[in-house]
Amino acid sequence: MSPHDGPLGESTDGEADRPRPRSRIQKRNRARILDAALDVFSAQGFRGSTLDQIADGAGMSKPNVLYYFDGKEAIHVSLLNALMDRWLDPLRTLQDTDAPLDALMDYVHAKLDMSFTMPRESRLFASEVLQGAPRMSPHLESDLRPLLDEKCALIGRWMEAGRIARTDPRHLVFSIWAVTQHYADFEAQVRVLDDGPVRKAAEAHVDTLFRRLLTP
Amino acid sequence: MSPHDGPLGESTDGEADRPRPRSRIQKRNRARILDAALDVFSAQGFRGSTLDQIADGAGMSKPNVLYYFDGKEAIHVSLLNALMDRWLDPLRTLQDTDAPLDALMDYVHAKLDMSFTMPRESRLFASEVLQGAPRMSPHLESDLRPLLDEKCALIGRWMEAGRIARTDPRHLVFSIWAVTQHYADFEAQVRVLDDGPVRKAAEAHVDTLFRRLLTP
DNA sequence: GTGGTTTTTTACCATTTGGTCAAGGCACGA
DNA sequence: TCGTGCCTTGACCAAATGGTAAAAAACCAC
Repeated sequence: MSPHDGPLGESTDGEADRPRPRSRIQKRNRARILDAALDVFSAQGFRGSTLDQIADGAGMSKPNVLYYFDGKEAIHVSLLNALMDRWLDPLRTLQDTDAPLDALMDYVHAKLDMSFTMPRESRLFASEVLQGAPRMSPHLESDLRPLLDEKCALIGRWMEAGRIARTDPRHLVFSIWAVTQHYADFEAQVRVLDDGPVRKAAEAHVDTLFRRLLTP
Repeated sequence: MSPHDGPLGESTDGEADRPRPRSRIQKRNRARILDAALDVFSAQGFRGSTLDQIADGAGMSKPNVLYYFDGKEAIHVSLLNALMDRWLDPLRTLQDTDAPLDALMDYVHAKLDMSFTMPRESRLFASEVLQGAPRMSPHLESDLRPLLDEKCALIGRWMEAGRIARTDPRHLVFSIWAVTQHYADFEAQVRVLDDGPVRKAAEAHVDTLFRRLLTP
């Protein structure tokens, strides 16, 4: 029986990421496949990627990949599910505090750090959204949307209290995402246009940009 | 003879965009194909797009598409060439002036306007860069890079003269691109997360963001 | 070791895809 | 109106692609 199937051979849940007993080999090979798939999907999008490329990258045969995952789409969905969690984490940790400006700047730096640390994940996300988020709008609706609403309300309260400067909270977050993820998503362009120490310069500039915006 | 071939049936130049005599029909059909291809390529990337989709979108048969263009790649290259011109235009018009802040804010608004007016073009560009800019790094090197260097020098002089606030000129431009193009490239996400009048709010926020950054 | 289970591979299939070809349709100047 | 040459298409092809079947190989508890 293939390890991606449920006990009844058919999972009611779409992907069934619930932990089923997995041998060491299964864990290792699923991880290998997901890592290779992240390379491929983030670089070419879902439709542009092939199982052969993923199998090659994972160092195994195509049928063996399909032994561990239900198909191309299942791999993609699995990646996206895992990604959403880690991706929203920094926003989740944004809490009410006595130093709202510091909290927001921490968020900015955390997002920028992720762009340099996990560029493939950023590009996978960007690729999916760029193509209309066909496999992710449910996630965006059910996970990101309420989280963003909550944090925007919080930011709005900070602004009303005069603790940070006023601007549109929602579009503030959009611009934080845009500027930080740019370094991962447009890395190919940045590399051509900037020979210098990109990360250092980015950190300084991004800090300046949002600090000047938000300082009351 | 097919209209994309040079006089010798083989163009030395890669795509040969030099104007060859084209009939009304040729102009109309090439335009139709390019428009359909823009839809498809911007939504699915190069590898994920098919000639059939383009032919369907253009309302003609696949062999007819190949009568007008040398192949899938030639269509893509043709789109990219046309795009680079229009895309760099706002940056080209950034000139030395007595009111540098206004000039930069004009640039910001021009870029933002393009995102809302030509979202497909923005996504085509993003898609290409996201995938490592395999067909565009020559353009970036030869066209964009020198243009950016020149404009960064100009911005740097404005900063040294104290006419605008100091920050890294190169990364200032990066952040302008990032924030403005975000509304086109991540439109699917923005739509889910913001029910309001996106464009109005974006214009106001982006204006605030960069005005606060640059005001001395 | 042995037997059953898990893992891997070889061979294969149907569909899609980029592209070709030769023939038919059509426009338009003489 | 007639023929020449531009335009269009149906039929086709080879390669790529997602996926399957079944047997071989590796593994592991006993």
